[in-house]
Amino acid sequence: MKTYDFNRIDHKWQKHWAENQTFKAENNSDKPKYYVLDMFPYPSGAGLHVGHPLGYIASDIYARYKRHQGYNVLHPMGYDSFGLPAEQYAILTGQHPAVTTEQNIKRYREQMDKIGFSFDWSREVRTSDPKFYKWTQWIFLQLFKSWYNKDTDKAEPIAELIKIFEKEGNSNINAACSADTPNFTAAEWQAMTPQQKDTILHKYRLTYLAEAEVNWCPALGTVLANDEVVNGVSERGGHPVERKKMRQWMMRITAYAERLLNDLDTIDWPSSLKEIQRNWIGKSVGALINFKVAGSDQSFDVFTTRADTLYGATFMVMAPEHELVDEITTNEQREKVQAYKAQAARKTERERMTEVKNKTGVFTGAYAVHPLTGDKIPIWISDYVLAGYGTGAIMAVPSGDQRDYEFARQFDIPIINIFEGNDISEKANEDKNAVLTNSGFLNGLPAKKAIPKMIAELEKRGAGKAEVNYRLRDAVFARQRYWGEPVPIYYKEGVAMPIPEKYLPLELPEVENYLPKDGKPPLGNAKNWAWDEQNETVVSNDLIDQKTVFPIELNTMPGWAGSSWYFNRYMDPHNDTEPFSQDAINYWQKVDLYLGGSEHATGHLLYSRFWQKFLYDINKVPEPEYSVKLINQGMILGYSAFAYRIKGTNTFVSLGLKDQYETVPVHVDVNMVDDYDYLDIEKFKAWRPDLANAEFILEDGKYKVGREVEKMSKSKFNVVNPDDIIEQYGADTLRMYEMFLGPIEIAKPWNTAGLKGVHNFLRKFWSLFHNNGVFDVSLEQPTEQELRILHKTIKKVTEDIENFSFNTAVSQFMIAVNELGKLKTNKQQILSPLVILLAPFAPHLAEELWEEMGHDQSIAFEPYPKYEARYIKESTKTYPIMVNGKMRHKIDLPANMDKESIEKAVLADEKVQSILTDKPLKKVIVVPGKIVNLVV
RNA sequence: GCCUCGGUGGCGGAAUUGGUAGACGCGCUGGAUUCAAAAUCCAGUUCUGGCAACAGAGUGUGGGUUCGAUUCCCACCCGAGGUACCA
Repeated sequence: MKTYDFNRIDHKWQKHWAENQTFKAENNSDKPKYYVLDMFPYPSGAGLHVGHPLGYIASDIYARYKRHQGYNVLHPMGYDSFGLPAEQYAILTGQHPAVTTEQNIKRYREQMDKIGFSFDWSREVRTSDPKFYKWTQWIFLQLFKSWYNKDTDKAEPIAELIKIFEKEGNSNINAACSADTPNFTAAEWQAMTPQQKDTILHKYRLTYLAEAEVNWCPALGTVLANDEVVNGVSERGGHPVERKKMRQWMMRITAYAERLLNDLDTIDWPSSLKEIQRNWIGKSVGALINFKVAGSDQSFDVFTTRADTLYGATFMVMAPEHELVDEITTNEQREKVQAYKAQAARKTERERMTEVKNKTGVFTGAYAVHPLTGDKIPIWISDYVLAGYGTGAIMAVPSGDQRDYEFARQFDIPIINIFEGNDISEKANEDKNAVLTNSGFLNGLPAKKAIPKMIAELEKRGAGKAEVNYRLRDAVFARQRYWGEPVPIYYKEGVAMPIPEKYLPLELPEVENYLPKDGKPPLGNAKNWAWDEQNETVVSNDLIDQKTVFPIELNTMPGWAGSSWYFNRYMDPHNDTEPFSQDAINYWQKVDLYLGGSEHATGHLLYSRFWQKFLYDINKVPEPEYSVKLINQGMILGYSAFAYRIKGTNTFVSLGLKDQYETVPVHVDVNMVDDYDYLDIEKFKAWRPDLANAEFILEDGKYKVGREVEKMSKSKFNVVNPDDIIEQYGADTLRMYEMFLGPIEIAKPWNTAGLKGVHNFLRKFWSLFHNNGVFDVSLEQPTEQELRILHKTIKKVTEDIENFSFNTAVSQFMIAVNELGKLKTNKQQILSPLVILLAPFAPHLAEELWEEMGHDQSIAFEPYPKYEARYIKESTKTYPIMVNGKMRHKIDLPANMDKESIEKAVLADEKVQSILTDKPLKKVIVVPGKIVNLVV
């Protein structure tokens, strides 16, 4: 063998690791544990592109590094294998989603294996595997059987709640429950029918059925969560989305809002990501104020963060959907109000958003009574007040709120100025430091002092109280889809009943057609989808008799169900009697390092925290947060290429000349463009039939393409396949290059230009061990200089790994190889620790060299080398001599010199004296070990 | 609008608590090797002036603190992400 034969080395060691199960983790060990987790992928049909493995490579380096450091490392991988694309493909082709999913997983696995990850594949999980979703369903049922007790601040069994209802009704219960929960006594509870009781219980359950306004996507035939809707269209496919009321399964995540918010302070996540979650939870502290309707015994609450501005309230506004609107509207105004309500209902969210500038609204004819002054205040309706936030009604203070100000101006409603020295002719004053006036007992106070005083006054009068509001909404937990976890519920006389836990998993039935039918979800097509209560089994729909056999829920769970707890399953993936054993969870505890994209900030990363807290409440997991350290990897973007077609022709004009014509940019496959942006015209012509006769206007005899950075995607023809890079340069080059590209957290375009540099490094590294292609490592004693290089590299690389600064770690390796290359070092005492150091980054090459050095064990568990401080300290130090902060000169001095000696030595220097001849010296600043600054 | 993060050569990107700005790689220039090319090796490469020594400028813009600022403070400009009539 004459050269660094990366293809042979890659195959050899990948096979070796698989056959020897090198990376299998045990659930007990004398070593300390470390859990490195990646966000598992959805296996799409397109396969992996170079962007996907970025995070996997980084986490793999860290996992391997921790193994060298003597940890028992858990580094698993699996698949989030339920999802929409497989189902849509099934609708088009009739191919069962399980089949395509299996194929895609196979391809993903092949691609991942080629990169040489140290995953423990014996722990692989798939969310679509019945053995896995058995426990997703189980958790669903635990949530269904629980309610949230605000007094103990945790989830508790619903059976206990029922006992309380039977004894004393619900007046003493402090629960996180639905807003429309009625009050009842024990007697009233006992008198209720099973259906009535069921309805009440759903207002307390943590998964519950409710009539809710949802995002309905007609094109997809399903509801979508808020975070699956982007700019009014569906995230997948970009179809229009409308608001619709439907009876839905919901998750009471709002019960955990406060804990989800507070515990952000306990976890080491990127600040931007925490900020996104804080905003999403959207806590606002304020007050609830009760207004009576004049001439009626009705009243309603408003939520405000500025209770201090109550004296400035000159009108009230309700959302058009507010339940009291019809009741309070006077006969004279009824027609106008009805028309406005109808108009508002027709408007889409998007239209509402675009009409922000002009406030619209209608007077109801009714008046509210000011709780302090007793004044009559007109009640209006307007769509700038949202039904879904707060109480759906506000007190409008035009002098203190810009939106109220605009509304008042629009409809000529009086404005009372309540701030000292304030000009209300132009806009409202939203400054919290403004001092109140015209506000009775609050005059002379700023908001900070006035708010608590006002709340105290309202409480005294029974007209209000302090209140905390959250923007966070309960999550819709049902999709009208086939390819998802079945909801383990059947309906007995209209009451939702859990399928007994011992029967789980409730397996997804076969259907002939994956499309919704007659307004029913796809599971409505299943022939065997009824629950036989007596025999405790699923039977044919034909047997439904409403006495012992009942219909099963047709909705399936949303995509985020399985991913909300999968990280715990890896700890004990084959357990058939519980989701994971207490032994396993007590050993692994939680994820030590989690790597994934920030796009999941308001989805997976919030829901999974919620489920973890619930599992913590029911004593299933020992930690309220499952991942204390999280790193976001940035996306690798595509570097799209464009050719410019002259409008209406089949002629393409080169980039530099395109402005002389009217052109349309056309995406060109990046694989037809070289590193200098020149297009391979022959390949381009052969690309598609319609291009075979294309003409070209060239510059300098070549066709130059335009470039733009975009998301990597098939449709933009900018996808780079990792397999191709591996084929050409080897897995280790791909791994190191992806790390070298830049910090892992930031988004960066893929650019093959730098690949060569990394590849050269690996070849040079290989060359240190070989002479004319023959292995040649000497046992000679290393020199001081060689030891210096080694120990400096150990120190820097180790620090870089600990800081997840993998790009600079790669640089350190390059420096070391250049320096050692110049010295022609081939000494074992230097190279041996260096190979271990490199092993996390380039494991294939490291294993090969390790074996060549005569070891018969894998390098993966070799103790990580330690640096010795004595080789790092320099005996002399080059001091930069600054004059007024600017570098002018350098002087070599012994490293351990004290301040006075340094000053003396510097001032004695000839060059320094020549600099100082024309300027008088004012002051000398000496920082030992660093710098000398002369002030003149 | 609000919140968060960022802005450094031709490019990707380095710079402990304020202390030699531009590490490392790409690209480019010159040289060695070669019949030639590829590959490899060596040297140079922030900008301006100069053969050079060297001098001046320089981390988005403008100020400030400091002996000294990419780093700290203030104001502004630009970009990315999040969010939006949230009371």
